[in-house]
Amino acid sequence: MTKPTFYITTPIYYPSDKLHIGHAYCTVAADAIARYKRQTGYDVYFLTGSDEHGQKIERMAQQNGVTPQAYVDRIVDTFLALWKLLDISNDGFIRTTDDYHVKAVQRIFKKLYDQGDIYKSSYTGHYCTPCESFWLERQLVDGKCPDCGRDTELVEEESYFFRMSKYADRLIEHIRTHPEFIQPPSRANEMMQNFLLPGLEDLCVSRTSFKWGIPVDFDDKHVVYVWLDALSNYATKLGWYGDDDTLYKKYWPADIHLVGKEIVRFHTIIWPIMLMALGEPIPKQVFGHGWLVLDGGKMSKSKGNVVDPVKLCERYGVDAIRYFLLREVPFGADGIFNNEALIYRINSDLANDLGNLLSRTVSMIDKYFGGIIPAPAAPIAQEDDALLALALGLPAAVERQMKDLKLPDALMEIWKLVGASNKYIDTTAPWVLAKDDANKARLGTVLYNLAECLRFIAVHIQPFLTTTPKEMFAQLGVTYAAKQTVESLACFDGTVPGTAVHKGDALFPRIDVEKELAELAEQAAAKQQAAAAVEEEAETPLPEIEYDDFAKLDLRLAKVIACEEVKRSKKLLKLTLQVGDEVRTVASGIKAWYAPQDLVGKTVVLVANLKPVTLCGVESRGMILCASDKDDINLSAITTMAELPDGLKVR
RNA sequence: CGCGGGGUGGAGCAGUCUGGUAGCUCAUCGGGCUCAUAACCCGAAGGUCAUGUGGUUCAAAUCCCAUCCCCGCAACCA
Repeated sequence: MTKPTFYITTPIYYPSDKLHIGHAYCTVAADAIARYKRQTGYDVYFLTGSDEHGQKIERMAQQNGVTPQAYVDRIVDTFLALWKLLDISNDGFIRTTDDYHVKAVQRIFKKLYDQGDIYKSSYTGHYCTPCESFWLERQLVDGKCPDCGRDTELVEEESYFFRMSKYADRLIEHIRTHPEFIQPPSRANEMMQNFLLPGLEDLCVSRTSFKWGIPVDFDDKHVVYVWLDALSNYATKLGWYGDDDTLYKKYWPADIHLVGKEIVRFHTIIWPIMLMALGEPIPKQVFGHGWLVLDGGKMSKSKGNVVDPVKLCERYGVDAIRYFLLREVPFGADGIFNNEALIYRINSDLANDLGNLLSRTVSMIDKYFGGIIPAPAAPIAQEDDALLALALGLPAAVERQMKDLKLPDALMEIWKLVGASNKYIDTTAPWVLAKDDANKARLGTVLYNLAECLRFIAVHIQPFLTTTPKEMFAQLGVTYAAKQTVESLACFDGTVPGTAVHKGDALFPRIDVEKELAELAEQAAAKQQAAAAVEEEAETPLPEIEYDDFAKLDLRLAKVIACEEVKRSKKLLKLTLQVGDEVRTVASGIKAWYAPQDLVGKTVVLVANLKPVTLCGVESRGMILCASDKDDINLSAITTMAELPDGLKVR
């Protein structure tokens, strides 16, 4: 009998920098699912990889004085090292620079072009010659290139477009009739309301502004733009549009694309439409997982709080980190990452509950039976029934949670047996039984049951933790592979009496919370200082200017005569200013620091000859000067020491 | 009125669809035990379930309405 197949993917990550704990989370989750499916009888293919093209890589390589390929090679090596460290069991790793992928994408592009779903058109944009970049009107800063600040020119760029609109109705219908397609369901709502129902625009799928991409082979001015290239990976790795599509025939369509919530849109709209256009089945499910949010806000280098998974693994061990990631973030929602939560989790679940259970059980077998697992007496006492029932029901309980990808809930089910076993020790009190030889048989039964429960637990945690179950089997003397499978859990008799146990080190040493937190705080402070120092260095002084340059600024005193919030904006205040005879309106992003009434009557400094722009529907003519610290924690508008009439020139 | 999610004991969450004794984990306090990693087991305290002492109902955390606040996305810091 052939096994059913199961194909799961993670996103392919962008090698512009090292991966952080969020990437690790997604990949570990996919790994646990893949391992679980293998364990329960599926023929699994688990894919991850790297998305290596694009302008950003091209630039970073240039800055580092290496070729883009050399640049990504180096970073992709760190990806591979991290997945190895985290014991990720992926079956394939795709790089979008891989030869077969490049060829396949070119064939796909050509096919879509030939059948009329990709067409050539042009759009007008603002071109910055030195940067070789196109910008949309709204991306410009003061009408200038947002990157270098120089003038741009209005030009037409020709480009290839993908006719998304043609397939929108089919996709809407699919989403409506397949509620499982986008998970969790709130994401499906979001996609419908925000993108599908308002109407899809055709997607620009080629660029001429940079070279680091897959060339369009029939028009080599163009390279294929990110999504067509990146999304295809899930199928090209299996040989789709390649030389040998055996794997594709076997595994496609994917059972799950596990993705971050920020890219659900691309995976549930662009990718299915591409597949529809090519007449292929679309993935069965796209699951948008949540994020690990730091309680100090978002990760940022200047805060010195970037969470590096490698450091965490070194400090706490790979299984502890895997456990935390899988246990802490609820199904589809965001989870909070902080050191306290991590340490508490490790201590309570892993050290106190699981590790200690193994330790006390093995110790008692050592102490009361010379390290040899005793035979259980028949019949089993009534007080054992609940424990046995819980153990025997565990496979089904875990399956119930796993089928909905509720990894934390699956772990909780397993931990119910951990808890019940600890309680069982208390109820049966082996140390009391040991005092009287008449109770020897009962004592043996109790310890046998505990050893068997631990075997059940070890088997079940194999998809989630990787070294811990091996260590548990070793200590319990479970050497036969056949006793480490879910099939061996059909009866409560897999542990072989007469087997020697091997007391080992604590599975998870308990962490001294106070000491640990103090140490971490110290490290963080040092890191932050270092980051600040680097930042300061990096802040290069601006070049000297002529007085004439300064004289170009028309700075004026202005009196705020009215002020209100701008609707639809989180940041903007709309200021009405009296500047001599003139009244003008300025929008300023200072809502977070000032209430409108705080400003009315104040005299501020206005840059009067700044080119006007429209912000959130408000025409802003000029800007007012404010001073703020680096992270904009403190901000103050600049005002005058003495009362002076508005309209005066500032110089 | 842009779209979506959320506000439940000190912390993090479940319960809301399908109204009917408010539950879980951690932390706190008290007790038990001594096999074990100062771990384990039992018990207790602690919540008018954001607000309107709003509506429906015999009955509302749950359904309806209004308001406030938080977080994503979109727009955006001139």
